[in-house]
Amino acid sequence: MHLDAYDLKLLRLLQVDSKLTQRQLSESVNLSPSAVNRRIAAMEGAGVITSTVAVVDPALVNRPITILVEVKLENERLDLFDAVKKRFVDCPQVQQVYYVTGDFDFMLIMNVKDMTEYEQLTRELFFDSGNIKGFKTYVAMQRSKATFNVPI
Amino acid sequence: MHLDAYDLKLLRLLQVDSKLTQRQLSESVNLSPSAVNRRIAAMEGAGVITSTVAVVDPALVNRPITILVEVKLENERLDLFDAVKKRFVDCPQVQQVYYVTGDFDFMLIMNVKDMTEYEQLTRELFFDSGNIKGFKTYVAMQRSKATFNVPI
DNA sequence: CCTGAAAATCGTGAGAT
DNA sequence: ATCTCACGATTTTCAGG
Repeated sequence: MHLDAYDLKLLRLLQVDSKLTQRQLSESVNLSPSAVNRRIAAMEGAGVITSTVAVVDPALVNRPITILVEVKLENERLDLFDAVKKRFVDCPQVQQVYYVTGDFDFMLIMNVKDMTEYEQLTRELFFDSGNIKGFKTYVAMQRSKATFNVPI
Repeated sequence: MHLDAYDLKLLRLLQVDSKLTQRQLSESVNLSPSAVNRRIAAMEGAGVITSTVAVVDPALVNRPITILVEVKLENERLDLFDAVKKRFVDCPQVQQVYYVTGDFDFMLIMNVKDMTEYEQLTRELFFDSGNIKGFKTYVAMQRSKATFNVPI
């Protein structure tokens, strides 16, 4: 899908605040509300906008702890790799899963209510899972920025 | 703010899809639309819902590369620390900033269009910045999960 | 592609329980 | 606290340029 300057401007606005009305957006970008409506629908249809979500403050729902985990695999055979990845992705406490190359294989970003919960999860995700050579835990002291905003 | 089971259910739904209408939400949780409206407004007011955003697919807007960076500081004196942190947070290509303790001090998650852009940013953020002892770059081969969903 | 208006849907507040 | 109802605003569709 081709995105022109109007589309990019809409994306820039919407990825910061998707509750702006189409009327407000139309004034910001100098289009009619119906043009804005059609463009947004097209971007949703094309998958440019993958979803629209409410962001919840984890501290205010009793899940104050963010943890970063570097995971090293034992064996990178594809079926084993996929099994581990699925286990990570399917875990509700795991917010983000990155596969990288280098000193470790996966980087996980997790959210838990306390360290006890984290310890239980390490058992499920790492110890009982097989194929994990090791993992390194970093507790986030601060989460100074947390967005998926694309610089466009 | 106290959150009851209705609120938590609303959050669970909204952090996956905030475009659900209040009518749809009211049917899912068995409340009237106006009760849903009031609860959502209260959660927004209390900061439980910090924002509502559109999530953009970075690959479809020509920014396909996600990079993880571990940053080690030279000096952790508070004013120097804050200066570095501000530099990270203010950079549009930096999506997430975590301060941790351990082998390194900051973990950054960045989004760029190519490695050239990343190299330029390393210069701005790390070399020219002073107070950076070193950094380690990991290019994400896969981003298998990318949410901020809180498990509630 | 756009605009502008009509139609349908939605969000919101008032009043009652 | 909740619900129902009604009003105003918004979204969405459609005709015409």
